[in-house]
Amino acid sequence: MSAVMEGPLADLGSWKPDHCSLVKALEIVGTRSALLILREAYYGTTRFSAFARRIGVTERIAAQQLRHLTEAGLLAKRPYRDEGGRTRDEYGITEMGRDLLPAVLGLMQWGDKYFQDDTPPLLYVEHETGEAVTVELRSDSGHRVELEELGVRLNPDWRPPRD
Amino acid sequence: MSAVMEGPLADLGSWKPDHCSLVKALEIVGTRSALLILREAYYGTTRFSAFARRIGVTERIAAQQLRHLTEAGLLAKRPYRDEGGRTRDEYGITEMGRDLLPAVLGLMQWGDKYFQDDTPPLLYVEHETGEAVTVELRSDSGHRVELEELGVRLNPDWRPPRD
DNA sequence: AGGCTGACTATACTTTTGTATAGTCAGGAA
DNA sequence: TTCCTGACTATACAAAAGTATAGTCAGCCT
Repeated sequence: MSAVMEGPLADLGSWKPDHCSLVKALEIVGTRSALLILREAYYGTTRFSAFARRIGVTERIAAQQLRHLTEAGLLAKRPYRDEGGRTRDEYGITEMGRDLLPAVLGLMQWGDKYFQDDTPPLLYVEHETGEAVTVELRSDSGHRVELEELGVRLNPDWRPPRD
Repeated sequence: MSAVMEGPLADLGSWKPDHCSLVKALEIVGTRSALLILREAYYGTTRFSAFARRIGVTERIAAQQLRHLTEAGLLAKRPYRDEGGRTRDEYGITEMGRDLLPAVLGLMQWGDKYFQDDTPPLLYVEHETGEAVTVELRSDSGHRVELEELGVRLNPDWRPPRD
């Protein structure tokens, strides 16, 4: 069982997944530390040393990834200052970073199910109602979609990039 | 802006994300090649050489990751035989592998938006209707949930593992 | 002026992930 | 019995991601 490969995509031998968005995404967030930094940003962590301490990574890696994610646009630096201290920079999540939440939470929920016996340490809920939150595939009209119902087709509007 | 950290979780300085499901998930699928193999499995690729060729990775890496993902339970080997050939093994996706689809498609859609100018080479639709499919956070009653509405709380049923 | 604090950088090393190229191996077909 | 094919393995190496430890540096407070 797999997705429904439509039209010429059905013959897997006849094409190769070039210009794949997954590949491009992984170039930015394809490492452990990048995704853990995002998790922390979702939790509300903003400061350099908190990132390093909470994800358990050396300051070198934290600095590297924070720079990398900031340059890529997932995080944004902004000045802060707490009383009796100098002005410094902290890191806040941007819309681009926020848009990765489904992917990150999808990984978490998968881990919850298969490595925590469905009893993970943390629960993700709708804050207002307390209802459990899940990451799902939905069609535009709101219908849930399973792998076997998912169609993959060529985008007629796609044009090869000039680079 | 971030998720709503409930109760004692609000003070990020007072706890560390131990036993995190994301960390456990990344131990299995935290590499480029693992996620690309999953993509291919969703597309319907089943054979060793097709995996290697289509994701553009050496046979060594393909063999390594196929073994790894099979041992972890995301893929399952099964015999096949096409006419005039001997019996060999191919790899099919399991329920465990299928359950990662939201995470993988979430990464793809993020790539579509930010690196393809919203005009990616492939479209993901509900096959029956042709409607676009998106990966979303939903509460049990079907309400869409944004980052700011997401509550994170301690699971009262959680017990530390004995290992 | 000197110390403190948080955000980094420098140097050196290890591990993991990946490439490149060649070879093995099972077993049905000719 | 020898060939062919698809699924691997062997060896050697390169590059990326991460560890460990120590040091720098800006600027506010005393």
